[in-house]
Amino acid sequence: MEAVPQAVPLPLAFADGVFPAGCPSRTLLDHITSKWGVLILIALSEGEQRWSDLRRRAEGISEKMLAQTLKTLERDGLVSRNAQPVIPPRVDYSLTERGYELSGLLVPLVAWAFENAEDIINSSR
Amino acid sequence: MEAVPQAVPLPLAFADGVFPAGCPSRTLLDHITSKWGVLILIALSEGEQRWSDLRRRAEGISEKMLAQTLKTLERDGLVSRNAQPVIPPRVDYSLTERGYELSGLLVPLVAWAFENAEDIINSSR
DNA sequence: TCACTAGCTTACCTAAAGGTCAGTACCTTA
DNA sequence: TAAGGTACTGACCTTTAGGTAAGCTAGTGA
Repeated sequence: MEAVPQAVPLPLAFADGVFPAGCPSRTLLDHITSKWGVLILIALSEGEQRWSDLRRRAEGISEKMLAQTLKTLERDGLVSRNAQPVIPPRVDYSLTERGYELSGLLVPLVAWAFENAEDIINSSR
Repeated sequence: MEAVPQAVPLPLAFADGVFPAGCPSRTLLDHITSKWGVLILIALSEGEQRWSDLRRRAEGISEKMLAQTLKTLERDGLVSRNAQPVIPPRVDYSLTERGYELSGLLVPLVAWAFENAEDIINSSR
């Protein structure tokens, strides 16, 4: 495991101090990178899905956390909710334009994690 | 806030179920997307830095969390630690090759968050 | 002799994230 | 008549992430 001397250029905005402590980006980043936030965004990057689909796809999520996470992402304007007044209820969730912008950056990251995870986690203990 | 009908193609690997619950990628993702993990990786993407530099750049981090986060990232082979046997001690941290690979994906994400955060967080309450 | 440095570790505690389970509304199917 | 599906909410409890503060090491400068 050798150190490598190159550096990825950083946006000047956070060249010093990464970014300040009370900064809104910290909050947004917390929403996006929360345990279930990532998974929901990734799942939705494939297109509109129902509540029950999301429950299955984000394996292990509780209904409480699904509701909470979706609400946060909706408030942030990343996810849009479409409820149809039918019985039994049917609610579809999808990414907004902004959500797709984000998922375009998130998918490669998660894909990388997926590809490297076994190697990394198993060899690190 | 309109829904948009396009979809980002997902790696087939997690086309179904995003990825399984006990999967190593969940663990790795937790390390990477932890509150301080992201910031440390971003800070190091600019190049080697000392302990005390990192403390300053990741504004608000406690010594305990800095140590813990660095250890995790080191165990995962993303960060390398170079301690010089001098007094007072001097320890440099840098990204490994794998760490740079990752930070190349992480930086655009964080930059996006930085650019959109104010807009999103302020208008969502 | 004392304080001061940098890079930690440890013990203790709090706050927040998250889990479990029960309940609800309304209709359909067995 | 009873059970089941769907999309939730709320109460309550546990687990974990993270904060605070003190201590340690081994030298150097005052």
